[in-house]
Amino acid sequence: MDGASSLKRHDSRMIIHFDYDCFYASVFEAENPALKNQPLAVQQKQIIVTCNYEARRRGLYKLQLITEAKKVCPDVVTVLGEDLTRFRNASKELYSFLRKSIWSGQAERLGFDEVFLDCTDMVNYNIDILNHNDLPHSFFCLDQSDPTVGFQYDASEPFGPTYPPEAGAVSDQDLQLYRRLVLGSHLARYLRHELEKEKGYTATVGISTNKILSKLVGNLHKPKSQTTLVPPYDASASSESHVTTFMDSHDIGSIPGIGFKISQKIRARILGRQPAFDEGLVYGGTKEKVTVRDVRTFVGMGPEMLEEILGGPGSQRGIGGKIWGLIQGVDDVEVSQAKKVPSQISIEDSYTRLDTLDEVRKKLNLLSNSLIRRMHLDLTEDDDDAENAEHGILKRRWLARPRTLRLTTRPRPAVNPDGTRSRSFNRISRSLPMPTFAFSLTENVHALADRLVQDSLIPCFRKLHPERSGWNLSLVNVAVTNMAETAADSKDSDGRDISRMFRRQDDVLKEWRVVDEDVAPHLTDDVNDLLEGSVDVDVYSEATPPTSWESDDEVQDNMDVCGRCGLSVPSFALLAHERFHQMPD
DNA sequence: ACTCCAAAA
DNA sequence: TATGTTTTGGAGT
Repeated sequence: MDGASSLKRHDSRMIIHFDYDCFYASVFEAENPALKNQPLAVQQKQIIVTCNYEARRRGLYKLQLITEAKKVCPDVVTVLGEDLTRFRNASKELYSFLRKSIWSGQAERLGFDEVFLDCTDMVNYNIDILNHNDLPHSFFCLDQSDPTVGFQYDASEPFGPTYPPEAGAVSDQDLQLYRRLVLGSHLARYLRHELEKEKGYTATVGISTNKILSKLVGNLHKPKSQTTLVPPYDASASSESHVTTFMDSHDIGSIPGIGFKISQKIRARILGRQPAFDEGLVYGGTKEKVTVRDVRTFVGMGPEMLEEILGGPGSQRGIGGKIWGLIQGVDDVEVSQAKKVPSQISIEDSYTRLDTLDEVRKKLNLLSNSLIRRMHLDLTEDDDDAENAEHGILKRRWLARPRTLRLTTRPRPAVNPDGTRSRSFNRISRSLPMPTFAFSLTENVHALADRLVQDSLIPCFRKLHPERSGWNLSLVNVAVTNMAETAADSKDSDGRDISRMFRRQDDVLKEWRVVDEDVAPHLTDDVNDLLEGSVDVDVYSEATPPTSWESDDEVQDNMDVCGRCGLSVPSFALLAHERFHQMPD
């Protein structure tokens, strides 16, 4: 199979990409509207991570050094943005607003300020109810169970700018896709306006049929605007594909999924030499610029050649074919379903000098405190179960518990023989099973953090840096990963809440408990707790290997995994668990 | 499971 | 990777 024939377009989806305008700056402006009229820059350490459009008008830009920014624009208002809490909170709020505005649940966050929405179902539904005799007075229905909920729109043309700007006649071949994109563009307009009206944030939006195209096309008109990539998406005898012309115009390194390493390898092949330093387009101009078109039309280019350029140990399998698709706007990756818990939480800070164990301990303490707070924020929810909400006290319950704790550092590289300091960004890490005491919801956070540092992180640090001195760290990161969802939150494929049903079948299980006391008496109380939704003992977590620094845990063994639902259950309860599966609703 | 790397914001 | 912080996903072991 050759390259061209292995590429097939799938343009039946409707993907809308949201990018909130200068997000960090907008969060501060939302808190303090007086800032809107002034050039505003958000600072982390020595750089500006974002600035508002007033600041951009005066020559400031992202990732600019503070010193330079002050020179260019002395009256810039600078705010510190190293604590990400407010950004994370705003991001979550906007995200859930968008997610609940669509039907599919396919809403994927990328960083704090971008969201992909799969609106295929909404658009298809509204295509079907179109009155083709009066397209300019159409009604976009937003609720299948209530035909009065929605907005009026003109379905005869797209809303807002398109790529290319001047649309030619639409061929019969392209008519279906065109109409769906028209509807997508009006839905995008509606969602943007709702976001601004309800939440006060503006966004820039792209509308197309997959993630890469909607994301890239959105960049054409910013801020507070949107762009729709209109057909033809396929080349034909009469016209070239708009997708190809659009993708061709990009620098190879500006394609999402093609980062620094991959773009440098590709540039080297196209130029026939090592490309000069980094991006080439900021300073260099035309000399180092390698466009998608340069790559696509290079003699012999195809998935095989890309595989040869990019393949090898450490690289993704099938990388050639993947990149070959990307540069032509082919991307069949689904917009992922909303996730209830993150797969990792990490906290880090960078330092100019960190070379004593005492200082390290202090920093680890700060990091651990925020880490535990983050775990509570993101991994627990209110336990509104009637059986637990005694005396009006709202308890929290773990949605998921991380099984792994990881410590990462970035050692400052030693000075070279010639005295130069070679900059390194290499990190090293060690991980270890998460100690279970960290899941206590009753103990005070400071105490937990102290214990985490003392019992886990310091021993781990010694493994990472066995030398008692000589090191100097430029960064420390503490992370929890490997989330195990707790039973309380797990839903089976039918959406039934397993733990709730467990509780309902309490009486069925009672007889088993009596029998079981002979087998595993020390487990009984924990199982009772489990059945009542208690939060403090983790009967469901997988067995962790015993380690020297972690002693006090006896509830880990004798577990089995149910072949039906994958849940871990105590071995003695497996039969009862299987019986539960057979019970009628 | 553990460690590192690449990429993204 | 000019610069910062956090998250995801993949590969090799």
